[in-house]
Amino acid sequence: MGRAPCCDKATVKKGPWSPEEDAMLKNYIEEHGTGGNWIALPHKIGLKRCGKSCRLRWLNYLRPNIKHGDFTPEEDSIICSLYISIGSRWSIIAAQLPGRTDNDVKNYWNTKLKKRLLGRRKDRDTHHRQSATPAMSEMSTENMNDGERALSASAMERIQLCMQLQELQNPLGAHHNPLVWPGTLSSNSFNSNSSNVTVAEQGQSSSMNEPLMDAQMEGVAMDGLGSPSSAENSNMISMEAELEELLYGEGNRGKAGVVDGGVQQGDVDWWSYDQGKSPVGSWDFTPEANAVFQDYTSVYDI
DNA sequence: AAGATATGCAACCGCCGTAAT
DNA sequence: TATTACGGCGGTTGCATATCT
Repeated sequence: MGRAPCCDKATVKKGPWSPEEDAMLKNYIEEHGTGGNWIALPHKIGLKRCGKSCRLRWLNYLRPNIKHGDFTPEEDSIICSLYISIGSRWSIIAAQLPGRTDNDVKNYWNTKLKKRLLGRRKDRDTHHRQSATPAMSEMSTENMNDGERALSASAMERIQLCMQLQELQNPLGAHHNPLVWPGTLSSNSFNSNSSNVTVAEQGQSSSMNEPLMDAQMEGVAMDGLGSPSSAENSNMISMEAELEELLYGEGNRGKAGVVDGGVQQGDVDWWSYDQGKSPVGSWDFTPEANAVFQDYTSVYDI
Protein backbone atom coordinates (compact mmCIF):
# COMPACT_ATOMS: atom_id res chain seq x y z
CA MET A 1 0.00 0.00 0.00
CA GLY A 2 0.98 3.65 -0.30
CA ARG A 3 1.30 6.36 2.25
CA ALA A 4 -1.06 7.40 4.96
CA PRO A 5 -4.10 9.46 3.94
CA CYS A 6 -3.79 13.18 3.42
CA CYS A 7 -6.06 15.67 5.14
CA ASP A 8 -9.73 15.04 5.83
CA LYS A 9 -11.30 17.01 3.01
CA ALA A 10 -14.65 17.00 4.75
CA THR A 11 -13.42 18.99 7.72
CA VAL A 12 -10.77 21.29 6.25
CA LYS A 13 -11.59 24.96 6.02
CA LYS A 14 -11.57 26.75 2.68
CA GLY A 15 -11.63 30.34 1.58
CA PRO A 16 -9.72 33.39 2.71
CA TRP A 17 -7.29 33.09 5.57
CA SER A 18 -7.99 34.96 8.78
CA PRO A 19 -5.26 37.02 10.48
CA GLU A 20 -5.29 34.49 13.29
CA GLU A 21 -4.62 31.61 10.90
CA ASP A 22 -1.87 33.59 9.24
CA ALA A 23 -0.24 34.28 12.56
CA MET A 24 -0.44 30.65 13.64
CA LEU A 25 1.12 29.41 10.41
CA LYS A 26 3.76 32.10 10.26
CA ASN A 27 4.81 31.72 13.88
CA TYR A 28 5.07 27.98 13.63
CA ILE A 29 7.11 27.91 10.44
CA GLU A 30 9.44 30.65 11.61
CA GLU A 31 10.04 28.71 14.80
CA HIS A 32 10.07 25.12 13.60
CA GLY A 33 10.27 25.24 9.83
CA THR A 34 8.01 23.20 7.61
CA GLY A 35 9.54 19.93 8.67
CA GLY A 36 9.51 18.86 5.09
CA ASN A 37 5.91 17.77 5.34
CA TRP A 38 3.18 20.23 4.46
CA ILE A 39 0.41 17.72 4.95
CA ALA A 40 1.33 17.13 8.58
CA LEU A 41 1.85 20.83 9.29
CA PRO A 42 -1.75 21.93 9.88
CA HIS A 43 -2.28 19.08 12.32
CA LYS A 44 0.76 20.10 14.33
CA ILE A 45 -0.37 23.73 14.42
CA GLY A 46 -4.00 23.00 15.01
CA LEU A 47 -5.18 24.58 11.79
CA LYS A 48 -8.21 23.20 10.01
CA ARG A 49 -6.55 23.66 6.66
CA CYS A 50 -5.24 21.37 3.98
CA GLY A 51 -1.48 21.11 3.83
CA LYS A 52 -1.52 22.29 0.27
CA SER A 53 -3.41 25.37 1.31
CA CYS A 54 -0.85 26.05 4.05
CA ARG A 55 1.98 25.70 1.60
CA LEU A 56 0.34 28.08 -0.85
CA ARG A 57 -0.40 30.62 1.83
CA TRP A 58 3.16 30.55 3.08
CA LEU A 59 4.81 30.70 -0.32
CA ASN A 60 2.56 33.35 -1.79
CA TYR A 61 1.88 35.59 1.14
CA LEU A 62 3.50 34.89 4.51
CA ARG A 63 7.02 34.06 3.42
CA PRO A 64 9.57 36.77 4.30
CA ASN A 65 10.71 39.27 1.67
CA ILE A 66 7.63 38.89 -0.47
CA LYS A 67 6.92 41.90 -2.65
CA HIS A 68 3.40 42.75 -3.68
CA GLY A 69 2.28 45.06 -6.44
CA ASP A 70 4.23 47.84 -8.12
CA PHE A 71 6.14 45.83 -10.67
CA THR A 72 9.01 47.85 -12.03
CA PRO A 73 9.54 48.44 -15.74
CA GLU A 74 12.57 46.20 -15.52
CA GLU A 75 10.49 43.42 -14.05
CA ASP A 76 7.89 43.94 -16.75
CA SER A 77 10.55 43.56 -19.36
CA ILE A 78 11.92 40.41 -17.78
CA ILE A 79 8.49 38.86 -17.52
CA CYS A 80 7.61 39.63 -21.11
CA SER A 81 10.94 38.49 -22.41
CA LEU A 82 10.80 35.20 -20.61
CA TYR A 83 7.16 34.60 -21.42
CA ILE A 84 7.82 35.04 -25.10
CA SER A 85 10.80 32.77 -24.82
CA ILE A 86 9.50 29.95 -22.62
CA GLY A 87 5.79 30.54 -22.23
CA SER A 88 3.83 30.26 -19.04
CA ARG A 89 6.54 28.74 -16.88
CA TRP A 90 5.66 31.07 -14.07
CA SER A 91 7.81 29.46 -11.45
CA ILE A 92 10.86 29.83 -13.65
CA ILE A 93 10.02 33.41 -14.50
CA ALA A 94 9.33 34.26 -10.86
CA ALA A 95 12.67 32.75 -9.88
CA GLN A 96 14.33 35.57 -11.80
CA LEU A 97 12.42 38.20 -9.86
CA PRO A 98 13.47 38.28 -6.21
CA GLY A 99 10.52 38.60 -3.87
CA ARG A 100 7.97 37.76 -6.51
CA THR A 101 5.88 34.63 -6.47
CA ASP A 102 4.76 32.64 -9.44
CA ASN A 103 1.17 33.45 -8.55
CA ASP A 104 1.93 37.15 -8.49
CA VAL A 105 3.72 37.04 -11.80
CA LYS A 106 0.95 34.99 -13.33
CA ASN A 107 -1.74 37.37 -12.13
CA TYR A 108 0.24 40.38 -13.24
CA TRP A 109 0.73 38.95 -16.69
CA ASN A 110 -2.88 37.93 -17.12
CA THR A 111 -4.36 41.17 -15.84
CA LYS A 112 -1.93 43.78 -17.10
CA LEU A 113 1.04 42.86 -19.21
CA LYS A 114 -0.78 40.63 -21.65
CA LYS A 115 -3.39 43.27 -22.25
CA ARG A 116 -0.74 45.89 -22.66
CA LEU A 117 1.16 43.88 -25.26
CA LEU A 118 -1.62 42.11 -27.10
CA GLY A 119 -3.90 45.09 -26.84
CA ARG A 120 -1.42 47.22 -28.68
CA ARG A 121 -0.97 44.53 -31.28
CA LYS A 122 -4.72 44.24 -31.61
CA ASP A 123 -5.00 47.95 -32.28
CA ARG A 124 -2.38 47.61 -34.92
CA ASP A 125 -4.07 44.55 -36.39
CA THR A 126 -7.24 46.53 -36.82
CA HIS A 127 -5.36 49.33 -38.45
CA HIS A 128 -3.57 47.07 -40.89
CA ARG A 129 -6.25 44.50 -41.50
CA GLN A 130 -6.64 45.51 -45.11
CA SER A 131 -3.07 44.55 -45.84
CA ALA A 132 -3.06 41.34 -43.86
CA THR A 133 -1.59 38.38 -45.65
CA PRO A 134 -3.61 35.26 -46.39
CA ALA A 135 -1.48 33.38 -43.91
CA MET A 136 -2.45 35.80 -41.19
CA SER A 137 -6.12 35.69 -42.02
CA GLU A 138 -6.19 31.96 -41.98
CA MET A 139 -4.86 31.93 -38.46
CA SER A 140 -7.88 33.73 -37.05
CA THR A 141 -9.72 31.67 -34.48
CA GLU A 142 -12.79 31.33 -36.63
CA ASN A 143 -10.82 29.59 -39.31
CA MET A 144 -8.63 27.41 -37.22
CA ASN A 145 -8.45 23.76 -38.09
CA ASP A 146 -8.48 21.02 -35.48
CA GLY A 147 -4.76 20.94 -35.12
CA GLU A 148 -4.57 24.61 -34.46
CA ARG A 149 -7.41 24.42 -31.95
CA ALA A 150 -5.43 21.86 -30.07
CA LEU A 151 -2.77 24.40 -29.30
CA SER A 152 -2.84 26.01 -25.91
CA ALA A 153 -3.82 29.62 -25.54
CA SER A 154 -0.29 30.31 -24.46
CA ALA A 155 1.11 28.75 -27.58
CA MET A 156 -1.39 30.58 -29.72
CA GLU A 157 -0.37 33.89 -28.23
CA ARG A 158 3.23 33.18 -29.03
CA ILE A 159 2.29 31.98 -32.47
CA GLN A 160 0.47 35.20 -33.09
CA LEU A 161 3.45 37.13 -31.86
CA CYS A 162 5.81 35.21 -34.11
CA MET A 163 3.51 35.72 -37.05
CA GLN A 164 3.51 39.40 -36.38
CA LEU A 165 7.27 39.32 -36.35
CA GLN A 166 7.39 37.53 -39.67
CA GLU A 167 4.88 39.77 -41.28
CA LEU A 168 6.95 42.73 -40.28
CA GLN A 169 10.12 41.12 -41.46
CA ASN A 170 8.66 40.56 -44.87
CA PRO A 171 5.52 42.68 -45.09
CA LEU A 172 5.03 42.39 -48.83
CA GLY A 173 5.76 38.79 -49.46
CA ALA A 174 4.91 36.82 -46.37
CA HIS A 175 2.35 34.70 -48.17
CA HIS A 176 4.93 33.60 -50.68
CA ASN A 177 7.02 32.03 -47.97
CA PRO A 178 6.19 29.25 -45.59
CA LEU A 179 5.89 30.30 -42.01
CA VAL A 180 9.30 30.07 -40.40
CA TRP A 181 9.47 29.66 -36.67
CA PRO A 182 12.34 31.03 -34.69
CA GLY A 183 13.54 27.56 -33.88
CA THR A 184 13.86 26.67 -37.54
CA LEU A 185 15.30 29.87 -38.84
CA SER A 186 18.89 29.08 -38.36
CA SER A 187 21.24 26.33 -39.21
CA ASN A 188 23.84 27.63 -36.81
CA SER A 189 24.44 26.61 -33.25
CA PHE A 190 21.38 28.41 -31.98
CA ASN A 191 19.17 25.96 -33.75
CA SER A 192 16.86 24.10 -31.44
CA ASN A 193 17.98 20.84 -32.94
CA SER A 194 21.01 21.10 -30.72
CA SER A 195 18.99 21.71 -27.62
CA ASN A 196 16.27 19.20 -27.07
CA VAL A 197 15.77 20.11 -23.46
CA THR A 198 12.48 18.92 -22.11
CA VAL A 199 10.59 20.35 -19.19
CA ALA A 200 11.33 17.28 -17.16
CA GLU A 201 14.99 17.38 -17.96
CA GLN A 202 15.70 20.97 -17.24
CA GLY A 203 12.92 22.04 -14.96
CA GLN A 204 11.82 19.33 -12.61
CA SER A 205 15.24 18.02 -11.80
CA SER A 206 16.79 21.29 -10.86
CA SER A 207 16.55 23.76 -8.08
CA MET A 208 14.11 26.52 -8.83
CA ASN A 209 16.91 28.93 -8.16
CA GLU A 210 18.93 27.67 -11.07
CA PRO A 211 16.63 26.84 -13.94
CA LEU A 212 18.33 29.20 -16.30
CA MET A 213 21.72 27.86 -15.47
CA ASP A 214 20.51 24.37 -16.14
CA ALA A 215 18.97 25.43 -19.38
CA GLN A 216 22.14 27.14 -20.41
CA MET A 217 24.18 24.07 -19.68
CA GLU A 218 21.76 21.95 -21.61
CA GLY A 219 20.95 23.97 -24.59
CA VAL A 220 22.04 27.50 -25.26
CA ALA A 221 24.77 27.93 -27.74
CA MET A 222 27.88 28.83 -25.84
CA ASP A 223 31.30 29.83 -26.79
CA GLY A 224 34.22 27.87 -25.54
CA LEU A 225 34.08 29.53 -22.16
CA GLY A 226 30.49 28.59 -21.47
CA SER A 227 28.89 31.96 -22.08
CA PRO A 228 27.00 33.39 -25.01
CA SER A 229 29.17 34.91 -27.66
CA SER A 230 29.52 38.66 -27.61
CA ALA A 231 27.51 39.06 -30.78
CA GLU A 232 24.69 36.96 -29.42
CA ASN A 233 24.84 38.73 -26.10
CA SER A 234 24.59 42.01 -27.90
CA ASN A 235 21.47 40.82 -29.65
CA MET A 236 19.98 39.81 -26.34
CA ILE A 237 20.64 43.13 -24.68
CA SER A 238 19.35 45.00 -27.69
CA MET A 239 16.21 42.91 -27.70
CA GLU A 240 15.57 43.58 -24.04
CA ALA A 241 15.85 47.27 -24.70
CA GLU A 242 13.41 46.97 -27.56
CA LEU A 243 11.00 45.09 -25.36
CA GLU A 244 11.14 47.88 -22.87
CA GLU A 245 10.32 50.28 -25.62
CA LEU A 246 7.41 48.11 -26.65
CA LEU A 247 6.06 48.20 -23.12
CA TYR A 248 6.69 51.77 -22.16
CA GLY A 249 7.34 53.71 -25.28
CA GLU A 250 10.19 55.89 -26.38
CA GLY A 251 9.89 58.26 -23.47
CA ASN A 252 10.77 55.68 -20.89
CA ARG A 253 13.41 53.90 -22.86
CA GLY A 254 16.69 53.62 -21.09
CA LYS A 255 15.23 53.52 -17.63
CA ALA A 256 16.30 49.96 -17.20
CA GLY A 257 18.82 49.40 -14.52
CA VAL A 258 18.99 47.61 -11.25
CA VAL A 259 15.77 45.99 -10.17
CA ASP A 260 14.82 45.95 -6.54
CA GLY A 261 16.56 42.97 -5.14
CA GLY A 262 19.54 43.14 -7.39
CA VAL A 263 18.46 41.72 -10.70
CA GLN A 264 19.75 43.61 -13.66
CA GLN A 265 18.63 43.58 -17.23
CA GLY A 266 21.77 41.81 -18.20
CA ASP A 267 20.98 39.07 -15.75
CA VAL A 268 18.24 37.73 -17.95
CA ASP A 269 19.61 34.85 -19.86
CA TRP A 270 18.31 33.64 -23.13
CA TRP A 271 18.32 30.06 -23.99
CA SER A 272 17.06 27.63 -26.50
CA TYR A 273 14.20 25.70 -25.15
CA ASP A 274 12.30 22.75 -26.49
CA GLN A 275 9.00 22.63 -24.74
CA GLY A 276 8.85 18.89 -25.12
CA LYS A 277 5.17 18.43 -24.56
CA SER A 278 4.14 21.39 -26.61
CA PRO A 279 2.76 20.74 -30.06
CA VAL A 280 4.42 23.91 -31.14
CA GLY A 281 7.86 22.56 -30.48
CA SER A 282 10.82 24.70 -29.74
CA TRP A 283 10.89 28.37 -28.89
CA ASP A 284 14.22 29.98 -28.95
CA PHE A 285 15.59 33.27 -30.06
CA THR A 286 18.04 32.88 -32.81
CA PRO A 287 20.04 35.90 -33.85
CA GLU A 288 17.71 36.17 -36.81
CA ALA A 289 14.69 36.08 -34.55
CA ASN A 290 16.19 38.76 -32.41
CA ALA A 291 16.60 40.92 -35.45
CA VAL A 292 13.01 40.32 -36.43
CA PHE A 293 11.93 41.17 -32.94
CA GLN A 294 13.75 44.43 -33.15
CA ASP A 295 12.01 45.14 -36.43
CA TYR A 296 8.79 44.41 -34.68
CA THR A 297 9.28 46.87 -31.90
CA SER A 298 10.73 49.56 -34.09
CA VAL A 299 7.86 49.36 -36.54
CA TYR A 300 5.41 49.66 -33.70
CA ASP A 301 7.14 52.80 -32.54
CA ILE A 302 4.98 52.99 -29.48
C1' DA B 1 -26.59 58.07 -6.38
C1' DA B 2 -27.20 53.54 -8.13
C1' DG B 3 -26.51 49.82 -11.03
C1' DA B 4 -23.43 47.70 -14.43
C1' DT B 5 -19.08 46.50 -15.83
C1' DA B 6 -14.14 45.97 -15.43
C1' DT B 7 -10.16 44.95 -12.77
C1' DG B 8 -7.07 42.82 -9.34
C1' DC B 9 -5.86 39.26 -6.53
C1' DA B 10 -6.15 35.34 -3.32
C1' DA B 11 -7.29 30.81 -3.29
C1' DC B 12 -8.76 26.49 -5.19
C1' DC B 13 -8.60 22.69 -8.64
C1' DG B 14 -6.62 19.22 -11.19
C1' DC B 15 -2.73 17.31 -13.39
C1' DC B 16 1.92 15.32 -13.39
C1' DG B 17 6.39 13.60 -11.81
C1' DT B 18 8.51 11.87 -7.77
C1' DA B 19 8.94 9.39 -3.60
C1' DA B 20 7.39 6.36 -0.02
C1' DT B 21 5.50 2.06 1.27
C1' DT C 1 6.95 -3.81 -8.83
C1' DA C 2 2.60 -1.69 -8.04
C1' DT C 3 0.11 1.49 -5.62
C1' DT C 4 -0.79 5.76 -3.61
C1' DA C 5 0.29 10.18 -1.38
C1' DC C 6 3.21 14.27 -1.70
C1' DG C 7 4.99 18.36 -3.69
C1' DG C 8 4.91 21.50 -7.26
C1' DC C 9 2.95 23.72 -11.00
C1' DG C 10 -0.26 26.14 -14.31
C1' DG C 11 -5.05 27.19 -15.13
C1' DT C 12 -9.19 28.83 -13.43
C1' DT C 13 -12.58 30.71 -10.31
C1' DG C 14 -14.81 33.79 -7.18
C1' DC C 15 -14.94 37.73 -4.43
C1' DA C 16 -13.83 42.54 -3.26
C1' DT C 17 -12.89 46.86 -5.05
C1' DA C 18 -12.63 50.40 -8.62
C1' DT C 19 -14.40 52.61 -12.51
C1' DC C 20 -17.84 53.73 -15.77
C1' DT C 21 -22.50 54.94 -17.41
